[in-house]
Amino acid sequence: MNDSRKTFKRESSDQRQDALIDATLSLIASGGPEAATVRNIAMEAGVTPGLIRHYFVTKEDLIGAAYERHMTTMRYAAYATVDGGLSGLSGLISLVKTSLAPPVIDARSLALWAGFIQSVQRDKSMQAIHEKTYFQFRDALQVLISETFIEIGQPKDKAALRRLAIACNAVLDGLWLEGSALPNSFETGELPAIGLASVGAILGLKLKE
Amino acid sequence: MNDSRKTFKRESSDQRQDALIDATLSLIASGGPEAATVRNIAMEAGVTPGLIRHYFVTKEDLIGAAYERHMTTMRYAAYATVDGGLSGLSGLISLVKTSLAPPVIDARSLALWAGFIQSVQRDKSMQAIHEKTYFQFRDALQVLISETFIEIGQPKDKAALRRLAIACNAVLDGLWLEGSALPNSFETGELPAIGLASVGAILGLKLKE
DNA sequence: TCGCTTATTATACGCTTGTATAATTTCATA
DNA sequence: TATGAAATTATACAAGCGTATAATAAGCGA
Repeated sequence: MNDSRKTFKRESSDQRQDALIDATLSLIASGGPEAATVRNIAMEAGVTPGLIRHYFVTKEDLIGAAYERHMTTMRYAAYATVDGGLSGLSGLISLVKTSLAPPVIDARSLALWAGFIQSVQRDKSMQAIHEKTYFQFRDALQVLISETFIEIGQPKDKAALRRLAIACNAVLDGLWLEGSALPNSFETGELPAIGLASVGAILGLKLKE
Repeated sequence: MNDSRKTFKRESSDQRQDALIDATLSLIASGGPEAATVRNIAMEAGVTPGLIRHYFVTKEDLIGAAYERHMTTMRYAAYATVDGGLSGLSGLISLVKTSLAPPVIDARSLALWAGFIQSVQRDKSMQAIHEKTYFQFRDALQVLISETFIEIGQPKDKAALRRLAIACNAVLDGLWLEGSALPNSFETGELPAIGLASVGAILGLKLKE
């Protein structure tokens, strides 16, 4: 009698959770948190709403899982270039250029990032993730800076390196923000150029492309 | 028969709008955009939900007004010491120091800002507000930078000033972000010191406290 | 091939949402 | 003190929300 019941394929728990998280991230990115309703998420993931509750006790749990994954994977994108084997000055240059161009600079990920930042205030586990990812990136940056000064025979002490890493990280964060929020207000290549010049000035070095 | 109808006092249009905006900001700061429902806002402001529609055509309009006011408040706070009559180098130093200390550095301000940013790319009017307030701040910064170079007899052309303003704005944004999100990770006075050193390095000047 | 587990769908429920509109109360003005 | 404009409250409504639970189908192991 009921011919129209949806056919489906059973998937592994991991695959389905990933698909639901993907759908959630996509919706928040393009429509903000309000767009991430259980029905929209389910439709985007190609399943029915009830399935969400089978994998996540509450919708908030799904949102939290989505933020967590976005934050941990987004940082990787930025220093993927460094993992490629570059170190010191060449690694630093590569990191700056990568951080300030697509796909890291991305209007869609701005809403995700802002949503995460706000959830940090209320959710202790999110705060832990925030600290972890922030320091991971800043420490990696500090290593590159340290290596750079060793390369040119002018090693710096830890306190100085800390200050420089905080400053350079701020430049990258700030430029990323400006570029992602107002992508049409900057010419192609302008942000990487400004980033290289600024980081170079802060470190007292010439950073050329 | 209906004894329980709420008594009220007629207020000026400005006062009521301010109260509604205050309530909106308070709710977004503590509970995110989702917490800013018309009923919550009305309760927080001590009125009934219908009144919101009397002052704002749509809820989005109220959110937009709240966004604009928050950004204006932050800009005034950052420029509080500059507006006293400072210009050029002394204004620049003052701006950096004020921007990177309380009350501009503030977890609540960050939460509010993040709450609004989430809807910037979805909502055109929010995007317009973002653009407007961003350029207000950056342009004022560019004026200070321009004055500084004129003071020392080395005026810069517009393209150079633009790049320097973008870079210095990024430093301030980034440090403000880091300080507001992780207040316990920086010693008192550390961020202003780093800010002065970094802005000074970018401009090729010595900025001392 | 048959059962059994469970992943998945389907349906229902109560609550909240934003908005529209009608009914009241306030207060300045005459 | 009476009048009228409009600020404010009250009520209603349809749509959408998250969640709970029952029914179904898929696919693995025997």
